[in-house]
Amino acid sequence: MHEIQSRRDQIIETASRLFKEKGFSAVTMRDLAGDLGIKAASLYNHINSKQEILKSIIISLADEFTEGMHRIKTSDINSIDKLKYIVDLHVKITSRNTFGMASLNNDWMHLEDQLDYYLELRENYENDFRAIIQAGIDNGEILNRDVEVMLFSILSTLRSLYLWIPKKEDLDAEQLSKDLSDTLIDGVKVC
Amino acid sequence: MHEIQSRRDQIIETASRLFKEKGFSAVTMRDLAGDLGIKAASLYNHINSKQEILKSIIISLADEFTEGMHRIKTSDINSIDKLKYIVDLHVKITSRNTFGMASLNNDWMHLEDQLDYYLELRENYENDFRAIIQAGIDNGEILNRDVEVMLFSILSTLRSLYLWIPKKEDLDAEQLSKDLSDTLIDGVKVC
DNA sequence: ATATCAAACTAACAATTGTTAGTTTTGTAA
DNA sequence: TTACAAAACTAACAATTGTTAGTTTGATAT
Repeated sequence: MHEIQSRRDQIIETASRLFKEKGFSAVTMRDLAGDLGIKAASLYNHINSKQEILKSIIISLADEFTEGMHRIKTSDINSIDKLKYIVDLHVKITSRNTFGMASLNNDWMHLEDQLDYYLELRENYENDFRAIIQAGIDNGEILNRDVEVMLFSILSTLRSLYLWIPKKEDLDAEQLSKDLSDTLIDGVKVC
Repeated sequence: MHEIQSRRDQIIETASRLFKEKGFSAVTMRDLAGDLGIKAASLYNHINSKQEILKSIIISLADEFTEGMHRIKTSDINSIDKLKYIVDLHVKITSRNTFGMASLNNDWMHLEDQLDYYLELRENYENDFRAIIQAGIDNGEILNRDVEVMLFSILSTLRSLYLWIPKKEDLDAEQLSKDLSDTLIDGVKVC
């Protein structure tokens, strides 16, 4: 059972790869077409603009994260487990689409009409994340230290996953998720 | 006592800021000139090419990191303290030049002649970092877990500092460095 | 065979790109 | 005042950009 991939999806997938390699602005429609073995003008039978490709890549991912965070924050588990599920969410989404995650991280500022929407989702995501950490501090699960530093530290690592996952051949997402949770939650020092 | 800044330095500084906002490829020489209140052609009295600006930004930073790592790895302190000094190195360099760090992280692939040199420095840096962690594991200071995950986790956070430092008004680099070390080394969980 | 339609093509466009050549302005030292 | 040099300017270039219009190809259904 293998999925049929529309030409549009092929274009978006190839674009994601090129955007990761060189960034949105440095990839031309002729580059993209060339990689697909067609002429640049032919792309426009399937997509409306270069912008639209970027939008498709980023917004669908941002929505996935938003949904995932909603599930986690409304679930009835302790704070440390919520952190573990957040790690899991990032590993799963990122390992399925490392190319797209590069655009999400580096080319969001080139969204035009959807920029405000994206920024709103991102802000909400960070607020939810922050609230989970704070709740963990309040109930004694999490160390009473600077919330922003903990948030920043964990989130930076998770947002950089797209750079590291491709380096691991035969990735075991399950294992990576576990190892990562351990390190982020317990640190590195023997105590 | 205030430093005299050459016109060339002003150009590079302004370019760094614009490169951070939109990425190297999306910034035109007319954008850059406009921000400096001059015409694009006038830039060429001070710099030789757009490329050269990027090179100046990235290579000087990469060299700083290389020197810093050399000092740390050859110093006679334990592994955990070496990690703390690495955190310190990143906080110091990044807080002094958050704009430039954006280019280092996101636009290195647009280096042309200096790409190989940059990649070599980066690889050496990661190898030194990895060796420090491994030594810490071997002598019992650091938890015996996946080295790559620990390396990736810490380094991702440090490399993302350029995104977060500007958000903190009246930054206390000393304090941030300490808070960050604590979180990276001890994790977030009460144990 | 014929009609249809998706998806490729060629050719071109107007705008923008980094950069160069040659000229004028501006501030400073003699 | 004159001479000089740094740093701005105008004008233009060749190449490249995203995109459009109109046409041809090739497969499928009638």
